[in-house]
Amino acid sequence: MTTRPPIRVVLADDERMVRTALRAILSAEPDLEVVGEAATGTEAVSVVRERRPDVVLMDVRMPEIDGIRATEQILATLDEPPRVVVVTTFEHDSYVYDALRAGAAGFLLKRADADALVQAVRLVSHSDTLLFPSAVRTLAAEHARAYPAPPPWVARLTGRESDVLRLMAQGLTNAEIARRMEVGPATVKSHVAAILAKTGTRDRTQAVIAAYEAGFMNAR
Amino acid sequence: MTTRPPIRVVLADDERMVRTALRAILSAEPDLEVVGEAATGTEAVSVVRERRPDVVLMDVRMPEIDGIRATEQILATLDEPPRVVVVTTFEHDSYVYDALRAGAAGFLLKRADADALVQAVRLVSHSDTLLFPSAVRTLAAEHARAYPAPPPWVARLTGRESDVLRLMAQGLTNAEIARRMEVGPATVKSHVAAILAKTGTRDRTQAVIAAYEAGFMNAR
DNA sequence: GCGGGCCTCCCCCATGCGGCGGAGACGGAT
DNA sequence: ATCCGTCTCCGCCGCATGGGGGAGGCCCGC
Repeated sequence: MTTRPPIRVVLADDERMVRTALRAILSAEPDLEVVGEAATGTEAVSVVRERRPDVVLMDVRMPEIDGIRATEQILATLDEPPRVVVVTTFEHDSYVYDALRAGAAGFLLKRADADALVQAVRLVSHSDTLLFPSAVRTLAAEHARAYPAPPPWVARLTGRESDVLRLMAQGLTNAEIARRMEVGPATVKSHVAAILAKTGTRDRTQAVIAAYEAGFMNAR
Repeated sequence: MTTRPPIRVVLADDERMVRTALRAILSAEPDLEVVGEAATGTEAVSVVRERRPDVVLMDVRMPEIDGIRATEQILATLDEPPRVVVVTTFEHDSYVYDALRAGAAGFLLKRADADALVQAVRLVSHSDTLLFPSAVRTLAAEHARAYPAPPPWVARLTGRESDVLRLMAQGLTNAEIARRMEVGPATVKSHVAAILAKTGTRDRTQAVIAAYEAGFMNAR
């Protein structure tokens, strides 16, 4: 580990005490340097533009424009934007997702301890690696809900049946499916009957629901 | 930063070269200690059981059982399990999600540089903070897809219509919905007609699809 | 007070749909 | 050679569904 120029950090939080605390924690590290502070979203944007930090610790709730929009603006307007780590109090906030969408490199809870904070800054500063608080577990849980392990019946569907189910789940009638697949309507009915049997459903609506719940429409 | 006992790390990768490289990188850090290596999934489980590391760097592709299953077993069988960081080559692998589901504390790309690796280990070792590679962007993108901005028609549904749509999307027939809502079947038909009109769909199947695509079934 | 949105319920009608039972053709496995 | 799974198609039947009307009661806002 050779010595390097320190990692330049900007703090954006509307509470002075928080900024002071963060500055105290980060300044204790020789390889970190706090080069600016901002108390509002607009101020954050201008400070970052001036000081060109490597990392921004961005609070979500701030006057004027919030941390999410500030992040968007910073990433959109600067050609070599800093890594933005969004900091907030509540892990179940929808802010997590908004922050991700805005292009934040990381997400941190305020209750993270000092070590986690400084190492988070170091981590984002020089890699494309993102870091996340336990809120990611929520994200992962939701993902697991959206992409569950495929139920056994998925594997039992024949090729044609899968095709039919896919078209059913696009809202097509049997006649439309028949035209699309260039087979007779009776054939489609046979496949539909097989699908209902294998999925354990009684009508096409339930079959489509099963397809969605199984993540069948996400696969491929 | 006071001195602490070193972070104990176990490496699990079927390629000796990778293990050697990882060991070289980690051993250069005074606060990290590689206490074991494993070349297969089963070996990883037993080595972890013996050495009780703080952190496991776990490759996905390994003989016998893969890193995901090994992670599951480790987390399920040990009472104070280590943090498991799953390491792989491809960020678009479905392994990301499998790893999350298995309870991995982190996910790292093999192309991460040495510093990222080291700091990742430090980060997971002492906080509930998860760390992630850019693959999380995919996760976030999928989340955005799974939870899109609600289409305009959602707001136009009346309370009763929302109830009916929700039950429709659970696969109930009109008669069942009527019983469930304690109204007459004709009433349900009216609501269904209104729903079809507002959603711009022609039958209940399409309406249910619209509900799913709109994230209607995820809300609340 | 009066209109409009909402919820409730009614009739008639056409049809898409699912259940039932069948059948022929093909291909791979045994 | 035989059997099984798959894909293709047929007829018939009953019913849930959706379209097109309409109607009365309720409450809220103008």
